[in-house]
Amino acid sequence: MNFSYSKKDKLKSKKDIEQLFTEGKAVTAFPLKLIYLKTNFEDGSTLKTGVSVSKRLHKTAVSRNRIKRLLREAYRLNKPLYFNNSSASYTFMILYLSKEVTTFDKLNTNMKSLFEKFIAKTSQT
RNA sequence: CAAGUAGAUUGCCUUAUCGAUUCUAAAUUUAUUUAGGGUAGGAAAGUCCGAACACCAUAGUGCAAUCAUAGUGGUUAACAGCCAUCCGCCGAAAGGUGAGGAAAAGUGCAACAGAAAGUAUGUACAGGUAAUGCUGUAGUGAAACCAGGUAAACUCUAUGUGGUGCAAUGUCAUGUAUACCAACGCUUGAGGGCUGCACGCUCGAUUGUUGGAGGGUGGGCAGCUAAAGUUUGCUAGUAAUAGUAAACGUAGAUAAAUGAUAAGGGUAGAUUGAAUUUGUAUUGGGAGAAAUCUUAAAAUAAAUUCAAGAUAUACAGAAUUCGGCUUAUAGAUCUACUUGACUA
Repeated sequence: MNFSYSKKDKLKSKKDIEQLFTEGKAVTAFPLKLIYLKTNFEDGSTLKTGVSVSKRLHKTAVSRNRIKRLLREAYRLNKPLYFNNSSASYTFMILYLSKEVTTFDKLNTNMKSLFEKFIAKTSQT
């Protein structure tokens, strides 16, 4: 696995998203929240990930876009460090909960702590 | 040079690394790789007007209702836009601004003052009558009765107006239900449609209305970006705009691409330092009877130049497409004009 984040790795199907929100479990590491669900994909990809920022917290489209881009970037760069060896396949949805507009450095460290928490939790059960 | 008025342009750049999306070409392993190219705005925003386009409805007549527009002329595919101009108001001017049709068709409203702002008639004086605010004058007020104001009140006049919006719509795949239960109705017309009403027309048992219970879809492709197109020149016109020639070929995502990081630079810049010029008052020297003039020193204020420089670098993200309007916007640049001052 490499640093790429192409169309195949994105969570796009409405069905999958609805299923994720109704059946999925959550891990929070403020200001990020990860909702995950174990799924098998027909096209052979292991992870499908979406990113979301609430319209209530960030009113202008510019700031929402900015945060989503940072989230995608942080996910893209950290993904191979944590999930390269895992064989299980998941759908992810990463939510941004804070009202502040962050920088990339902060978000990067947040993302790392989020994934550590997630791995700790899944390896326990 | 100062103060102002109107309008136009621009809306940070470069390099490196890692990515996203789309187009073209090649290769094969047919969904991947390689190479090359494109990839957000002046408002993409608000969704306020006007259209294109699509579907639905539509034999028709009359009346009503709703909404919009409102000096005059022009312009445009169209408009509530734009241009020109008349009139009113504001400004010293350049300019700005106007919801600028109708008040003798009717209804309503009118601060203060006043008895009363119209189913009213008080006070004083005068006149008059069988009798009475019956008549006149005074007083209040912008206005006191066959009068006026107000239509950013109803209203009237003229003109126009079918509805829904790309989540339209078509198509492929999956699925399929005119299923099931209850009540009412069935050619002697239940019930529906034609914008609200009336007339009139029309569909109508091959399955109506109401309620219950239950199932499915929400995925792909097309629509989708070449267009009332952009830039420049010339011609016509006061102008909006029109005609013509040349060049250009300009995002297409769908839980939402157009980015992230690092380094360097640009622009603005509170402030600090240095230099120069000018002004101010002080002190010392010189000239002079004095007023004053001149020169030097350090101080202070302003302007210009150079250097350093914290910090700032806006508003804002396409979603079918155009024409407008409205609102947001750090900083920079340019043009025309008005008034005032100074110099030649």
